[in-house]
Amino acid sequence: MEAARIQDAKVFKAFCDENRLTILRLLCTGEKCACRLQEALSIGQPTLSHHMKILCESGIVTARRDGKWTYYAIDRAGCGVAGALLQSYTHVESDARDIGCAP
Amino acid sequence: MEAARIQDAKVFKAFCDENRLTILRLLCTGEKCACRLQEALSIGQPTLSHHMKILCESGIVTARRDGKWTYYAIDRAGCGVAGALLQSYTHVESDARDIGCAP
DNA sequence: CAAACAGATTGACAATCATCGATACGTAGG
DNA sequence: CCTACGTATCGATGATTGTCAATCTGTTTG
Repeated sequence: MEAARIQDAKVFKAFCDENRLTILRLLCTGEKCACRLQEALSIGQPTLSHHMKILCESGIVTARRDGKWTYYAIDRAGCGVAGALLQSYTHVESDARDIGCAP
Repeated sequence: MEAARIQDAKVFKAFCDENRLTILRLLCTGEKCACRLQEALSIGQPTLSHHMKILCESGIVTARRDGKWTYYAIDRAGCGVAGALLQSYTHVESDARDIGCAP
């Protein structure tokens, strides 16, 4: 149960960095290779690689190798999982108020 | 534009901690006072207060004071904003492939 | 094969964050 | 008022994370 929460948090962490959000915005028009992403981001190459690893491991993005280049794209299935996860943590089962701590 | 990304990341950060996810799970059955949340979390009182502040500032949770006690509840509107935000960062406009970096 | 290139990995460092003890603030009850 | 209690804030500390320089891996091309 606790381990599951940690895994869930890991998915949300993909969205917790400004540069990763910008990367997702760039990918929403279709897949891009790493070099194109980097030239739009004013960050170093290792840093981009680090961010792409986090995005891939969280399931939000997929990587496709083609020769020397690596193309990244938003993963619809993974994003569906993320959306369902957020939904599951924000839904409200009832409007019943807690009886509270009052005597 | 950059500032907006930072603000968006702040919303997602609310979901990036194991304890905050547990708090949301506790709140999905209705509002709870801080003392009830704390006794379910094995964390100190200042730490709980810190987490509740983050949840409230991200709009996911609202606080209601009643005498000595503070009751927290999931905010439907704020959660709707978060859901829409995640949707906006994960939707794909087209399946067009990038022409890539190949010559 | 050798050189060039794209990207991943490693190690180090700075910034951010979760946590706690101590303390301050506000309310309820004597 | 004064005390007790619930909660918020402050300051410090340890853990996590973003970043970069250096290096390594794999691929294309001469």
